[in-house]
Amino acid sequence: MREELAKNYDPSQFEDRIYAKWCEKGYFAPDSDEKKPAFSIVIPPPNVTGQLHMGHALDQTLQDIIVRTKRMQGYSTLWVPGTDHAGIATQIKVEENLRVNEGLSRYDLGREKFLDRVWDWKHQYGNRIINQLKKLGSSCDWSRERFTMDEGCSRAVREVFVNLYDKGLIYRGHRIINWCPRCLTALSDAEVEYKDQPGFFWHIKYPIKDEDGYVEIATTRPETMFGDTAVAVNPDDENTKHLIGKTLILPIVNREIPVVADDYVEIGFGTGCVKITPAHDPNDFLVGQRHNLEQIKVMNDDATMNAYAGKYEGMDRYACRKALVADLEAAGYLVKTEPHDHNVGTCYRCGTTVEPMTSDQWFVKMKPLAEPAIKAVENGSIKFVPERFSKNYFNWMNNILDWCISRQLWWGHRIPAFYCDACGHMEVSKTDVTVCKKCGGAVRQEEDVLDTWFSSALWPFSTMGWPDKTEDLERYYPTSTLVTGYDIITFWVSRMIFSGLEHMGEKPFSTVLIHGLVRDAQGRKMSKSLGNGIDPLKIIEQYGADALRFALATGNAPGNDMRFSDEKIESARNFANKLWNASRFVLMNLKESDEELLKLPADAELAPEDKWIISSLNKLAKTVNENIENYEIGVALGEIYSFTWDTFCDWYIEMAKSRIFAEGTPEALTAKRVLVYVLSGILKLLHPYMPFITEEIFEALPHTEESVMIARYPEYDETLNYESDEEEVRRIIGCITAIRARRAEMNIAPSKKAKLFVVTKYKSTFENAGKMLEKLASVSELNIVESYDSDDAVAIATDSGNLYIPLADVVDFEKERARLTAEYEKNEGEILRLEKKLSNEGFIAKAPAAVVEGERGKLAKYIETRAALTEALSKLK
RNA sequence: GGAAGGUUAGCUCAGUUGGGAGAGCAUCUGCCUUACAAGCAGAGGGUCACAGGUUCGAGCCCUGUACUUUCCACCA
Repeated sequence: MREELAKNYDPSQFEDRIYAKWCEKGYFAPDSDEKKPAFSIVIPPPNVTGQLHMGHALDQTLQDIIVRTKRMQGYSTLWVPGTDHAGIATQIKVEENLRVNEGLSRYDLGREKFLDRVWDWKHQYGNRIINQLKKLGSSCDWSRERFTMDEGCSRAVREVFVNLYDKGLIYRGHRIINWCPRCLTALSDAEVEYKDQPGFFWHIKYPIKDEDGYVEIATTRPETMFGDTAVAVNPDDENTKHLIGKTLILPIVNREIPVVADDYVEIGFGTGCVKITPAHDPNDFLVGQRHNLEQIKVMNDDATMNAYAGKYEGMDRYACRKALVADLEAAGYLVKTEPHDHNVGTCYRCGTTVEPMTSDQWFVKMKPLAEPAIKAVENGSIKFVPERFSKNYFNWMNNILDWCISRQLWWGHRIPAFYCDACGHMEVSKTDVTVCKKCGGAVRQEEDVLDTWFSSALWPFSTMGWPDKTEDLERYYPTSTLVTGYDIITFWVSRMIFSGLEHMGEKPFSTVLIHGLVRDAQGRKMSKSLGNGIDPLKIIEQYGADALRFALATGNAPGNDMRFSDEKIESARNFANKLWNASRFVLMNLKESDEELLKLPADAELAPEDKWIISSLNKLAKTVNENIENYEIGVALGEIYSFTWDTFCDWYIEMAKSRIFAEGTPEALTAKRVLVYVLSGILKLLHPYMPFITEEIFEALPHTEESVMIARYPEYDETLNYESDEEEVRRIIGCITAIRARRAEMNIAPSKKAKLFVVTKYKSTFENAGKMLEKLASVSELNIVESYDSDDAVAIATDSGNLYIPLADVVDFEKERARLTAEYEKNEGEILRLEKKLSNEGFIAKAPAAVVEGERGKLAKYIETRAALTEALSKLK
């Protein structure tokens, strides 16, 4: 007895069991067969202590679809999983936890003990996200799971750091950087998000030394005044030219500063005079360098004012601003205040307004690294999908500044630089240094750690064992495809590209598949603060992972944002349910042995509808493969969906019923074999998208492969192409649909059967289709006749002939005439249109032959319909 | 300021080299037709934002306009 499927589709009953089976069987590991071509992907590592969100779910789903397809297509497939230590994000969480639970700061614990806590935290939560990825069905090779701070990745980081340092591409310098006063660390340019904020222009008088006059300057940040070391004017500005070389007195501070000429100042904007604060503004910093100005830092690391602010020392920068403006006003230095919206940089992790500050930091010299990375995309060696994102990439890479890589955090890769305080020598080393090479004195290691993205940039090769020459690197590097969101092209994709080229001498991947953001039903970004995030795990619990994957993969073009809604997930679940029930139907009719059912019947035994469905499935395989190749995942899935639901369930199963129910006949066996064949084909094609349900059904069906996961992905096969049978079945479908529509229009209950008389030149088509018409069009008796006197019947004109349904009692002949006439006129319109088109010489001459042929075919059909309509009308009394 | 995207049915979106527009949901009508009411069968509903252009032919290519989203840069 065949095992039956549960009556209701309930994914929670089998998803975990199936995932465990896959793991146990080792299907996720790449095939060791050397002859197979390699296909590899590295996961965008999620934050190690993070939680799965919809963005991950989308990213994972797309990767898994690609990986599973490639695996079934016969590639030796490697998908490397892992997690990112996520420097700031993780440290903030642990610090917060420490503060709330124990009232302690990280400084209370000290570096070593604090790091122990972070590692504890990592061990406690590190598996959570991994388990969540598994819930989605991700077919990663878990035996290769990596972590950006594991031993191997850390070794890669040091290797890279030292290499770059030795080449002069990493340097330590005193530069202006973005400082987050809350996270207490430097940030790279990419980590700053600019946001519009309402603010003010304060116009302030700077008195001129030894003169009565003053210079008016406008600023949005008066509190930086304490760090002013010049005022700049444009040398070509007639209005301010006379000021050059004069000395000004900083109000309140009473410090003297020069007026310098610099064309950074825009003529005509504001007052034409700009206060220069080299230590707190990136542009001013450059002006300062040009004029050898002093850099005066006026704030502490937490953005409170320092001693340079005089009596404002200790105040927060905003409190100081307020007090200072009041004092300036009181002292008569404030000319006016005008509202002004401006863009302020904020920390991408905590949202605090960043403070530009000068600081000693480590940088990567970007220009030499960016050059080959730009070329790799320009010359097509690396391809973005969709292509338009390469512009995004170029924009960033062409204007790139040096990358600030040091962070004043504790959680991360500590920079391998060692200082000797005794002699001032510094050494950068792959291995720990304890004694100074020069003087033999004790050394101390750099306190700073590296930007998280420094290690992420090495991910495609660090996870494969670099700097060792490993078999994995040999076989799977460069990786094939990288799948990620457009929001981290700058953070991650660009840095992997230049890192791969620099350290491996080869690009890290060939294709970058970019996807959009998952938004809520109103189109808003999902965020914690809005509380509109949808938890993928709850969705899985309620609807199943397959439904979630379907909802994320369907109806969406690459690179576009998508909305996630209840309707979408419900419709996905309904599709799963449909497939489930169709499979149940097939299974409950299979009494024969697997061996018997697995044979595909010979051509001679196949009915036209069998050939039609086999042929259609064959064509489906073609379009699915083509679309996957082009990363048109939504299109591919849409094709499978409509084939499964519309073609297979709504047509083929219904067509096959009359034969299936004739238990024991050869026709019944043929129909069942075709059902098994086509359903298996659907399961294979659909498996990458909905792995669980397809596996569950596949196991219940007669099957040869151990799992659908390792079955061969269906491909187009020319020998399964049955054009003439397809044409025949299409005609019958057209007639059934036309009959149904006419009956529905006239409100005839499906239970009321009626005779059907057909006048047609396609006699054999109809002879083959008697049973189908009976079952699907409520036909009680099919008569193929030479002619029919329609005075008591509904006439239906089709391009396959005239159909007559004798229903004298319900027919309103006036209405019938009107309807047929309207139909005739519509048909004439089509004929006219096509005739005009086909008599257009330009069209005949220039359009492709196939298109012209197609139009001729259409015209022929309309002409056949015209004949049928004329006939029907003439017979109508 | 620069760049990219979007504008297609009531809503959310597809539409793959240019050959008279599709889906899901919603709406209306009729059905428990022995897999499925999470279903079946019908139906209605679109000047493809607007204006030009190229072409035998434009939702698709070009130019411009409007509205909208996003990214980058940024003038103190």
